Amino acid sequence: MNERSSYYLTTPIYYVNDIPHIGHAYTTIAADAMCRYKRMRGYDVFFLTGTDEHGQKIQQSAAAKGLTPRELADRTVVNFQELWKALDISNDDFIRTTEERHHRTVQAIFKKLMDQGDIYKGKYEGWYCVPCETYVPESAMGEDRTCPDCKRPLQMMEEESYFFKASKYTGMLLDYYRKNLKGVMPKSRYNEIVSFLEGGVRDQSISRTTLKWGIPVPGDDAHVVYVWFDALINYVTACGYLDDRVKFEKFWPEARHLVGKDIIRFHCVIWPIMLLALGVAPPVSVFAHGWWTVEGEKMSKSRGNVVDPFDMAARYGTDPFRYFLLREVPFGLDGDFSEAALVGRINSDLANDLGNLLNRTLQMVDNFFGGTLPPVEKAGPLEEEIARLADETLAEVDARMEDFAFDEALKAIWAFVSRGNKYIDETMPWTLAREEKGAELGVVLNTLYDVLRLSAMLLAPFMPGTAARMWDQLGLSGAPADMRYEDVKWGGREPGVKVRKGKVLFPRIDLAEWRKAREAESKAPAPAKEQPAIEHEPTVGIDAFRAIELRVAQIVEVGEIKKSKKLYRLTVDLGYERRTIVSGIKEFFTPEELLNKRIIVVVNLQPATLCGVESNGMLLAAGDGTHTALSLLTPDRDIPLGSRVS
RNA sequence: GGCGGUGUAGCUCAGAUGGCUAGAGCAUGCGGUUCAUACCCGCAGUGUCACUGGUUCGAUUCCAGUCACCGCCA
Repeated sequence: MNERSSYYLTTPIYYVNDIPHIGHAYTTIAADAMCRYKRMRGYDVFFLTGTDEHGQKIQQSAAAKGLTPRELADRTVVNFQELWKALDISNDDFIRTTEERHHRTVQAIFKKLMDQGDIYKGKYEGWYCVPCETYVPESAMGEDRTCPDCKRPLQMMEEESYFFKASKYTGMLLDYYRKNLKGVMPKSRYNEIVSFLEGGVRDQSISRTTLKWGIPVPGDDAHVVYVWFDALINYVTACGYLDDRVKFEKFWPEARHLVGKDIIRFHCVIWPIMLLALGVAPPVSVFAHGWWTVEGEKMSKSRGNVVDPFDMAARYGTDPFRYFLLREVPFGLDGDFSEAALVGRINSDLANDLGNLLNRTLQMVDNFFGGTLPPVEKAGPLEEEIARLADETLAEVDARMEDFAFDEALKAIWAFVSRGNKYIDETMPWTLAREEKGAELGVVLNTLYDVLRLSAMLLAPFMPGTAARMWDQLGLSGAPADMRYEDVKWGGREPGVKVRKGKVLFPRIDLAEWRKAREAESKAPAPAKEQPAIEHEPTVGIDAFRAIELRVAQIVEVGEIKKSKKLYRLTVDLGYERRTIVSGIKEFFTPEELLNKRIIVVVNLQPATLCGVESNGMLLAAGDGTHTALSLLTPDRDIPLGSRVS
């Protein structure tokens, strides 16, 4: 038993071009809490996070700013590194995909797979957005085969590409998952992945010739390794796959990945298949957590409701923010973030229950014993019950953490804290003091002291700063984070310790004032919303415009298309004929609103089939491109159907 | 269209291989207490456990169907 168990946990590597938001913070805070917990349980922990720095978007933003991609990455990587500092993240390594160690690893892996025949050269075909320089899969396309980002029409393109024989390993991976029920967590995601695998996996295109910013394919400089293939490998790079086999052998068999639910396909299908091909075991678990909405709405840049984790930590404190994210919602489910809910948690859980328990206990040690904890007297049945609860709480937290159920672990800790508050009511120490029952009073305060000491230790993974402050006020030496569970068991308190009551742990937030402040804030002139630069299309001649035949039509029938949330099947009357057009405006209009509307239709558009319905033309509408508003173009006075627009 | 999931107190959710008065937190009302951050403790609740049928001595829990919402796939 000399050898300590190891534990390896990763966050995704974040795209360095993104502005850090609550989602990034969530994954990383969860990973941090888990790793801190495991360290306190005596594990040798390797905790990895980092940034994904290659790819099209970086190359473009860099060009737009007149920087090299590397310069851009060097500047923006700091956003994440600073955030992790602000959020008390204890990662052991921070990997950047632009690092030399990573390049070597990716190339070595590419070469190995190539040599063993799992990578072959072929042709990649797909719908391509020229301005964005990316392929768009069918599933992500807008209607009429347009780019989801820029809304412009896509083109069928073909290029030479290297392919990874993912299909070959599908069955092997399926077998692996059938034997490893926790290979994907939670269970609902596991089922999804298994049923996806049962449908088979296609060989994956893993190189691009259309961009330069990436890792060159060994022996073929015309190609760059596709970002996903590159990015996933970070997990083994940092673990010493190429450079440190001892480290790799030690940590890789205990690897677990935390990911958002949007990227499980890569992590639970492609990545394990890559590993199987390399003869390496897939990770023990990939846990897909949920997403946060904000005040009930989807978070998005265009809504302007992106939660800034720096701001939240600065305003409400790092620990309350961490606590809220982990406590509010089960880790696998979606949750809603609101400042009101955060304030509620701060007041009821942190201030009233925990902070106040520490405060009132230390106050009593001061009042009744001049700040020095009296020697322990024999405990009664009530104290034994609490000691039992302490043991049960440790066991419960342990079990819950095993399943990444941070919320349940915290609930268990709070049940213990609440027991402390109730115990004060049951024993009424102030009465004991008045009646000069010093021995009994000593027992009570020692018991409370131990509840707090244990709570501090249990909370250390979740709220490291708070735990340290509690430790300090309790007059203990060292730091709770350095403690091992075995060291801090019930009853192990040092006798005669001198407490140091300090500042209140969490001041209550006055709701009336808080609301007033928020109102004032929202009334204050909103910071001028960054106006996105309008991008213009290239100038066209009048002939090009005239080539588009626009006519007035009337909607005479609005049909649902069962498969689609976005599309209506419209029958429009052009006066001289009726035709069917399929239009993606369902999110914005009810059928009643549309019926009999006079609109403008492009009549000479090439027919297209959408969701199985042929569309002959399209209607004109103005929108801001963000799915929040749309307005139909309509003639402003009566004019015969079929009139030409020019 | 296929597969899977969910529908329980005002809100967020837990729960039982079917059986004693269906639970927790928050919010609400009342009472207690004063060591404490107007905090803590106790009590009180309200629920056709989505709908309809079936199995059973008995179903909210099992089965079938319906409706609503969600996820993945096509």
